[in-house]
Order: sequence, then C-alpha cells, then structure tokens
Amino acid sequence: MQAFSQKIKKISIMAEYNFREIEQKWQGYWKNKGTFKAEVDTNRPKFYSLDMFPYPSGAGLHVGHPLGYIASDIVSRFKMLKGFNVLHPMGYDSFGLPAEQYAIQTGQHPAITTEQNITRYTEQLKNIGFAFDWDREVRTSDPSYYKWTQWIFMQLFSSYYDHDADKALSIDSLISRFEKEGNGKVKAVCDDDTPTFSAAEWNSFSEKEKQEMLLKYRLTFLAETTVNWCPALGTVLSNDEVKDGFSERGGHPVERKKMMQWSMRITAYADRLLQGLEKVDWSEPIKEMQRNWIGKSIGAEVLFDVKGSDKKIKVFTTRVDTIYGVTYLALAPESDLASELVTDDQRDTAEAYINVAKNRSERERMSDVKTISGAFTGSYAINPFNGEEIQIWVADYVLAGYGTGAVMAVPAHDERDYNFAKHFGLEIRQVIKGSMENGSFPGKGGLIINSGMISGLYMKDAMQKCIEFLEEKGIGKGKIQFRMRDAIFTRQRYWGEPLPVYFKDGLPYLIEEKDLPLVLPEVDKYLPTEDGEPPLGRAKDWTYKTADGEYPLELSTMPGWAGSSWYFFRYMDPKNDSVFADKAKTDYWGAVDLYIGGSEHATGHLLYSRFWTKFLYDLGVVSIDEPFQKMINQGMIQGRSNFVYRIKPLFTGSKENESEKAILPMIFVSKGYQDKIESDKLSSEEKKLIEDKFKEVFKRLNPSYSYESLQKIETSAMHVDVNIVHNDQLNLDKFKTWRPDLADAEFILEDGKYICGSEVEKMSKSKYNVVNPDDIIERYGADTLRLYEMFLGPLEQFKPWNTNGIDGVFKFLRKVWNLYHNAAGEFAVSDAPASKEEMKALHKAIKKLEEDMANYSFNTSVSSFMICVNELTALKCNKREVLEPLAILISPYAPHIAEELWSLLGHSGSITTSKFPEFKEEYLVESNFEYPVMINGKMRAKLDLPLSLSVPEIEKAALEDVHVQKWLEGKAPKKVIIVPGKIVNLVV
RNA sequence: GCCGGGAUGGUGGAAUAGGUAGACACGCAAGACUUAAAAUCUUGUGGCCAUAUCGGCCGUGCGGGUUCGAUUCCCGCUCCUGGUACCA
Repeated sequence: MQAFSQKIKKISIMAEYNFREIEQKWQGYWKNKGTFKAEVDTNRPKFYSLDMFPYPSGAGLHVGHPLGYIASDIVSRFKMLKGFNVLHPMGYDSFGLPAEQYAIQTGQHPAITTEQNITRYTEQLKNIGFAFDWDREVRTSDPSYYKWTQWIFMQLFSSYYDHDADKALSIDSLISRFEKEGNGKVKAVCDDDTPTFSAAEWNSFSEKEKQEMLLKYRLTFLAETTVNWCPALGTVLSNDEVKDGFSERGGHPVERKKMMQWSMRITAYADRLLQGLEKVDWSEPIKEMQRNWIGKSIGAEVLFDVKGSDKKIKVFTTRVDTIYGVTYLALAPESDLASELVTDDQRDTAEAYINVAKNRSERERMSDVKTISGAFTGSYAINPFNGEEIQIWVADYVLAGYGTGAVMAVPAHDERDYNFAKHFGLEIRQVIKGSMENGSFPGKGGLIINSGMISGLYMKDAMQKCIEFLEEKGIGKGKIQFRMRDAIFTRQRYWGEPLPVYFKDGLPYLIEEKDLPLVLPEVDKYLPTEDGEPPLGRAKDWTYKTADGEYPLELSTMPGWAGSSWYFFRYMDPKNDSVFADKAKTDYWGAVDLYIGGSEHATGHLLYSRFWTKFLYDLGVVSIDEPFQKMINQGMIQGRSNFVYRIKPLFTGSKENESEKAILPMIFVSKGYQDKIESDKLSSEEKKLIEDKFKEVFKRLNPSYSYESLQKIETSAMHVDVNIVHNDQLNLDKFKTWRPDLADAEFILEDGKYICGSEVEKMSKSKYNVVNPDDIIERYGADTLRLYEMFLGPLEQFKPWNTNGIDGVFKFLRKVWNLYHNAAGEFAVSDAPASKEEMKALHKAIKKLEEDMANYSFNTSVSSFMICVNELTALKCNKREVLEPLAILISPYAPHIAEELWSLLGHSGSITTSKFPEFKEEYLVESNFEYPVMINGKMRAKLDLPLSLSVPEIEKAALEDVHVQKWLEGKAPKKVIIVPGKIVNLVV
C-alpha cells in the first residue's frame, strides 16, 4: 500500500512542470547539437543581433545585466522562426580598471581575476538559456584579440585624413606629395601649428624633422593634454575619481597637469559622424546626444593683438556680428597665455587666482554658475574692428579644452559674459536693438546698432561682412568649429592593450606587423613607478629590437574603448589569425541589425565604434561605414532595497558592576509600527507592547541590571538582504542566520508577519539589494526569469527590480504546461479540429506578438500570452491545431518549456527550426462593436451595434438610448461626433 | 550648469495615428477545499460620496492652453534619473 502511494506521488511529480529537469535537458541539447552555431549561408537572409559587450565584474551578473540579452535573444529566436540565419554572439570586454584596482590591492594578476570572473559570467549566462553561439566568444584581453586592436592602431598611425578625398589615406601617399609639392596644396586634417613648407624644404628635412611633421598629420598622434594628476598616488585620475580637488580614494590633492598623450583624430570624422546619423535607425534622443556632443558650430576665428606685445590671442566665436560689443577678453586659467599676460602689478592676485581656478575640474566649473570668479591680467587687447583697447581677464568659465581657450566677451548679448561683467563692473555695450530690461539677450535676427561698418545690418549679412574683413586683413577667417575634441587614447595603467610603438630619438615608430601581438609584460607591482612612470615602466626588457638597435617601448596602454570599438567585426570571424576578420564574412554579415544596450554609451562607445568603422571602411577592409543599423537602449534596472527597523536602546537603568557592559536587545518592529513611530501615532497599547517587549528582552539578557524604562521609542533603519525578503515579508529564520549578531533578534510583528520597508536605490553590494539571476533560476527556472524580466515593463524604461510579481509569471508557465496535460498529469493533446473561439484566442495572440515584435514591446507580449492562455484554459482547449502553434509562439520567450512541449507533441528536431505560425485575419472578424457613447466627452452609455451601420444609423440608435435621453433632457445635441468603429460623442 | 530620459491605483505596468484611463500581473479582502497551514480555485478590488441595487463627483507629478474629446499635442514649472570626455 505504501509502495503504491509512493509510486502515484512519483508519477504526479513527473508530470508537473519540472523546470529544473527541462531546462537542463534542453541547454544540454542545444550545446551538443550546436543548435545556435552560425555560419555564412548566402541562401538565407542574415540577421545580426548584438548585445553590448559586458565587462566581467567581480560581483558577477546581476538581474539588470540580462535584461537586454533576453530581449535580443527573443528577437533572435523570433528571426530564426522567420527563416533568418542569425548571428547572436557573446564575449567580454575584459580589460578594465576594476581588475587592476583589485590587483593593486591583492597583488593578484588581473588576468587571473578576469579569468575567474569570466568563468562565472559564462556559467550564469548559460543558465539563462541564451541562443548564443559560444564558439564565437571573444575577449579583448586575449593577445589573439588585441593583436588586431594593435593592428588597427597601426593603420591609424599610418594614415591621415584628406579633405579633398574626404577620407583617410595612407601616410605614404602624403609623403610622396610632400616630396613633389610640399604641403601648400595639401588639404588635410593636421595640428593647428603645422607650418607650410615646399618640396625642397621637405626633402632637406632630417629624418627626425620629417617624422615630427608627419606626426602632425597622423590619425593617431602625440599631443599635450590636461589630466588630473595625483602626485601622492603617482597616477592620473578620471573625473569620477576626483572630488573637490582631492582623490576620492585616500583624499590626496589632485592637480591639473599637462602630459604627452596619444590622441585619436576623431574630429577629422566629425562631419561624417554627424551625417551618418541620418542613415541609422536609432532613437532620436541618442542621435540628439551625439549631435550635441559633436557640437558643430559655424562661426569665425578672430586674432586679437595684445597691446605692447607681439603675442596674439585667437578666439572662436559664433557671433562675430556682435564684435563691436566686445568689452573684454577672457582666457582659460590653464592656458599658457594667461600666465604670460599677467603684468607685474596684477601678479599677486592674478597668479593666485590662476592656481586655484585651474585645479578646479571642468565639470565643477561648468556646473557652478552661481560663483562668478576671475582676475584681470593687467594686459589689454586691441579689437581689430574699432581699434579699442579692452581688458584681458582670466576666468574659469572659459575652458581650455573647448575652442581656443579664449572668448571675446559680449556682455550685452551673452548671459555668462553679462553676469561676469556685472560682477566685476565691466562695460556692457548693446549692439543689437532690443530691450536690456531682463539683462542680456542673444538678439539673433535683430537689427545691429553701434557697430561701425556693420551697423544697420542683420546677423547673417553682418557675419558675412565681418568674415570678409577678417580674411582680407589676414587676422581671422570663417570657421567651422566642433565641440568634440580629439579622443585621448592612452591610460597610465597596466591592464590594457600595449601600444605597438617604440621611441627612437624621442619620436614614435611602429613595431613591425610580424611582431604583433605585442604582449603585455609581467610586472612586480601594478602601481606606477617611483618616478611617476606608468606600471609598464616596471617591466624588464620592455624594449624593441630593430636592425639598428634596441629602443624603449611605449609605457602607457590603450583605453577601455579601444577593444570595444571593433569587436562586432571580430565576432564574424573570431579565430582568424591572418586578418582581423575575413572580408567575405564581414560582407555577408554586414552591419548589426539589432544592437541592444544602455544609453549611457551614447557619447562614448557608440561614437568611437562609428569612428573606427568609418576608418576601416576608408581602408577598404570592410564594406559598411555604420556598424549598428538599428539600436534599442534598454533602461537600467535599479535596486529595490528592503529595511528593518531596530528599536534604539534609549533606556534608563543602572549598572551594578561598572565594568559590565549591557547587552543591548535587537528588537525589530514591522513596517506598520515604524510608520506610526515616525508620525508619532502609536496608541498607548502599542507603546506598552513595545516597552514591555524591550523590558522583557533586556532583563533576560542582563539579569544583573536594574532596568527602569525605555525613555522614548525611536528606531534606526537598517538595510536587510533583499534575498531573505519575499513580497516585503521578512523570512525570520533566514534573518537570524544572516549575520551572527542577529541570532537572538526579536520581532514585533503585525498579523504574524514582519513587513519590511523599501526604497529604490542603485543596485550595490553595500545596500544588500543585489539580486542575481541564479537565485531566481534556482527557485523558478530560467523561463520564468526571462518572462519576468520582460514583464517588468518597457525595455527602454528605467525601473527598480522587485520580485513581487514573479509568482504570477511562474503560475502562467504552469498554466501553459497544464494546457497540454490532463487532470491526471498525463500529456493529452487532441487531434480534433479547434473551435472558432479557440482559433480566435490563438490568432489574437499571433497578431499581437507580431506587432509587439515590430515595436520591441516585450512586456505587452507576455500579457497577451497570459490572456491567450487564460482564454484557452477557460475553453478547456487541448487541440493540437492550437497548442502546436502556441508552443512556437512562446518559444522565443520561454524556450525550454517550449522545446519540451514541442518534443512531447512528437517532433524530433528543435523548435527553433520550426516556422512561425501565420496570422489569419478571418478568425478575428467581428460583426458588432460596443460603442462608447459620450456626452460632452464623458462616457455615459455603451451601445452594441453592428459594424455595418452607417453614421446616421448610429446617431439614430444613440439618440434613442435611454441613458442618452436622460442626459439630453429632451433637447437636441448641439453637435454629434461619430467615428465608426470607435466612438460616439454628443455635445449638449 | 549643459545635453538626454522619466513621473498613471497599495505595487509593476496597459491604453501602438487625439477617442471607453487602469488590460495583464502582484498585493489585499471575502469565499471554496483542508483538522489546520501551504498550495490551488472562485469572486471583489483607483479614490470619495451614495438611496451602497439606479448612480454621481474626482482622478494619469504640478499650473495653464488647444480640442467635441488630452495619459497622448503646446507653453511654464517640480522632483527623480543617465551622460558630461581616464567607470565600462
């Protein structure tokens, strides 16, 4: 008897939705059968689905990471069902600061930490059941990968940007032009200070001079840039790491210092990067952010003479039409010119100001508009238009990195100049007609006054005339300026790609291509050297041997964005050792058809990738010049922290023994009490309850104490691990074992439950609100996780993670399972034809899914699945005609259960090789429509009418309705609006 | 500061061309099953008023506007949030 009942139990367990078994089975199947192996197949249309490159952090994957991956996986699987050859790869952007920071602290080589992190990430990702072709995994820190990052760097070094061809060309072709005609006719992107030379001069240059000159043209070059230098740490810090002029770690002073750094001439591509945005299908805000970042402005460059000096100040202005309104010049504090122009009588104040101002970060200076600061240099400039002498000031609102680092100030027509002039009592001279009542005004399009030769003109003509004047006199020109700056390409760090560059006579040369990859050397410590060199300065034999000697190699490494700027090409041909990716393969796969990732990459990664792609396109090694055709930006998943509230031990009492310390009670009150404590609304009974509890516990813990009373009831909130809280209810047993000090915790419950408080914060370890997918998968399975992440809301939206609704999704999957099984838990599907209602339920879902897929609206798809399954359950549908397409429909979202049902339905292959069911409108045709009838825009009645009715017939039916007549009070409506199939609105 | 994004019941969200606000789900409440609990199932559930069955008023962050009709469009705010060039 007992054996029999055990057997029954076993059978019923077998027949229930056993996600653990199912998911393991199918993940194994996909791996063994190579289901997601992608290969070039010119007979099928391709679809390239890409997720943003993850950095494998030590904390592992949290539930926010897979959000985008699940979405792209759904699209990928959907496209497979639609007959596409899908490339859906995954890999790791494995160079980065956190591993290096960890290495500094522990001495552990970053490669080891990185490897461990990747192993963990991969394991976590595999548990979610993504349709990734894992054979294509790449890692940026792998020498076989960064060999090609270095190779691309070498191509950039060997190229210049030619304006006539409007593309990058080989530096060799530039050299041959120099040899024949000098640089007079060459229209190319180069440094501002590039001199003009003839062919004869070029040919007479020494090797060193030639190389110096070429460096002014190369697409990657050495330039002096300002960095946050922290002498105590001996290193350069990011703006993030600097707080109010001190390092965030350690609180050491940070100064702005000029340093020779490698740069990339991304500005050469500024216009093409701008134009390219028109071709790609990205959200308008992201495009807008890139446009603003590139910041094209059309204006003029003006040279101002300095009185009594041969120095000149170059300014860029978009409003040269206001030049007669210039009342002072302002220089950036970090510009050399600023210090040079300080006169003796101003030296004390001006130099003190410069020293303070230049060490404020750019971001601080930009955000802080309230404190106006500056200093007069004592020097005067001469306005070339009217010969007026104007003061030269130093002001921290002028940034060295933008434009020329100097502005011509027109207080009357620029707000910041106006505030500055007001503050220092400088002249404000109006040159555009209008009212100055509310301070300055831009006056674009206004009549120009008080402006010598341009008085009486309007903006456009005035600018034209000014530019002509400037060019005639050789003291300026019309100019297009970009806000975007050249991208600094070196980091004084260890864990990055070494630059394939050595130095001879202080000038950079490329190593030979056959010597790639230049492998990252071993070092004893991951810190800078004692004399402030980057960590690579510690490497032994970090030199390059050539035929004529041995030379030092570059000590800096590449930034994080180097490896991630081209990885989408490597996925197409990840193992190729002779080229970064075979042309035939890059031609087949082409641009990424769907790129999902965060909008935080809008102006970094997404711009650099476009830049490198355009460059590779110019080289002719790829055929696309925009890498990401369609992009969706997923919103960040924030953490949802839970709190417990501990009663503060504010008691009175006395100790018998002075040396004895009281053991303080750990008593936590549930949220309901907490709310009342906060708003001081505790009833006297509730107060007594808390006081008694405190007293009781205290006496138990401290029998030798005399205890009088709890002075007042106050609590302190404490983060509690969200993983031991379910639907805001605390698991008391798990809480007691969470930390040793909580073992004796006591609780004041409401209705027998401890309810926690909650707050939305960033997901972080210290807030105990990190939820990793493993726990969810353990409890509910990967299919539930996938569905739930989608169900949480629109992909693009920022949203806090909470598992409050996850039960509903799990229940849904069980309902799906039950559709295919009878009450006894046996697989039971009928071959009988489906009813009209059943087909309608199915086809409504098919239609909705297709629409949602086109809009990337995944949350609504999950809802429509639920509706469909609820309807089919109510209809007790078990027809193969419905259940077979339903399994396919659900398979992109919940692939494991779908595969299992598919095989139960008698199919031998993977469901991914099946065909997406075709939508048939005929099942959805309705003959009637329930019209909402509105009176003055408010819904007052509903009317079920045939859709075939004409407008007058609808009106007649509406007016006859009793509810309507009540509102009309016998009068005729003033206006009748009828939209057939939509609405009736009567205006009374 | 500048450049982006967001705000709808107790909660996540739906309303895809300006046309029934609150689909779907969670939670909660009541009931069924059970010795009991869990699980499951059924019903109800924006707020206020009400003759609590007819029904009415309010309601999509705030203040205005356009419209027969606004969560949706326009103008002005508030708060939260991403980026701001060495986090990736």
